[in-house]
Amino acid sequence: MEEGLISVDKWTTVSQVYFLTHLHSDHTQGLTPKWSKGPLYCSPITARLFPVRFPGFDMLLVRVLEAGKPQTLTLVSRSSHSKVLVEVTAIDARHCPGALMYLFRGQFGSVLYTGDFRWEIGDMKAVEGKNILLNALGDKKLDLLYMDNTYCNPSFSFPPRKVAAQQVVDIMTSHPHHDFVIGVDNLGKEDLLLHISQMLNTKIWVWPERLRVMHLLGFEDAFTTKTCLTRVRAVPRYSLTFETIESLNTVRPTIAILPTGLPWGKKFLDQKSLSYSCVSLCKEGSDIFAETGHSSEIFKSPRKLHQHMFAVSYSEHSCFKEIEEFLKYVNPSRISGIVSSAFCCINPRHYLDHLCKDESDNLCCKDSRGKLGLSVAWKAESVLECDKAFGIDKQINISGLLKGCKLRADSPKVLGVQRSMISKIRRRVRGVKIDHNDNFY
DNA sequence: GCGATCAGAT
DNA sequence: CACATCTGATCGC
Repeated sequence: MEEGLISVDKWTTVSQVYFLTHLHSDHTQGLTPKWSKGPLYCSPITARLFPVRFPGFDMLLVRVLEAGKPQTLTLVSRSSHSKVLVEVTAIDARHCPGALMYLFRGQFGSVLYTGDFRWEIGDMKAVEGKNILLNALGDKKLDLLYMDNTYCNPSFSFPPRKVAAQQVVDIMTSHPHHDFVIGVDNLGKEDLLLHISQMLNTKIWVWPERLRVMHLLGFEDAFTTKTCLTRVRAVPRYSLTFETIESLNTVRPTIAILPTGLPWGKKFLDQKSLSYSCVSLCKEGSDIFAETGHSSEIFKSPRKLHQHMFAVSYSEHSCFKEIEEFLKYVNPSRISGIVSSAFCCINPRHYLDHLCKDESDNLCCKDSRGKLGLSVAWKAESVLECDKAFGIDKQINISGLLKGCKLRADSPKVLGVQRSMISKIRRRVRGVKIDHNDNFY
């Protein structure tokens, strides 16, 4: 497809139409109340929440797309001035409220941009999404997949959100005299809070802005801004630190809960491996949770991060198995990760470079746009090497994942690259201007 | 001084 | 080693 027609979660470049997957801030960088570069497509829920995030935004620019209802857009080629027909189909991404994936089809072929997504195995809404996707594709293959690769590493395995939500409730019922604070973002994890509210038959405190969001989402009854009504409070995630929880405990016994797919607190990690020192911390907390009967694997159980703080693997991103399953379904010709982080596209040699320094330079180089990245597609051998590097004992066959696929590793990663450089690049790789001149390896 | 962007933090 | 977010510094007007 030619340049300048479609942008997804990318707001600073010139395009004819723009697509927003969801309202998390890392997908709206460059989008402001005064933004007016062109029509903006999003889900009905995103459109409803839009004025909260961008007060005064010209809502005439916003076009609502319903999941599963394909729409044909007529764009104009900037070079030949001829019409370019693009069919777009939105699919529920099962991430936060209103999150969509977009499938684009046209003469250029078919391109799917997942945005952030969690397709749990057995989740009927995800099955529905798969059917929409496969129906739209017909007998054509998917040419290019831009995929949420946040947890695209076999190290990550977490339970369905329902199970994780129950783990949180279990922590609460086993501490009947404690207050609780749960770290959440401006959007997302509502189902967790609703589950807690129902199981404990209590309202949940949220901050005023968040209450507005809850009301716009249709959750009228479960939330309150009156502290006296409840011992369960949802607080901004960034506000939860060891310091704040310790300080809360000088007033009354309080337990903090971090719902996250991520492994940390960073101070608990063994620097050299993802098979962490966290194991020992789990043991400390595991007695309490033995009765949950869930897997003892690290990510499947609550982890005690601190005397008064637990992390529970409630994730709005797909874990590795789910990504694997997803890839089997869509069977793309090419893949490009949309998240650059050490866990997903990590250079398999990150933890092995002391063993192969002489070769390491070959693996990290600039691509044609000057971005740092791996210029070689992962081969099955290097994936297996990655397993070893991560200390994974089980033979997980992920080489099949890459069969027929070339994975472009956007990851800047390691091997002497400065951290500041990594964060710069991470910011840059979010969002995409759909463009066939993009280079894939 | 203001908004936009960036760096650095949790 | 940072899910998404905030704060504070800096830049351009």
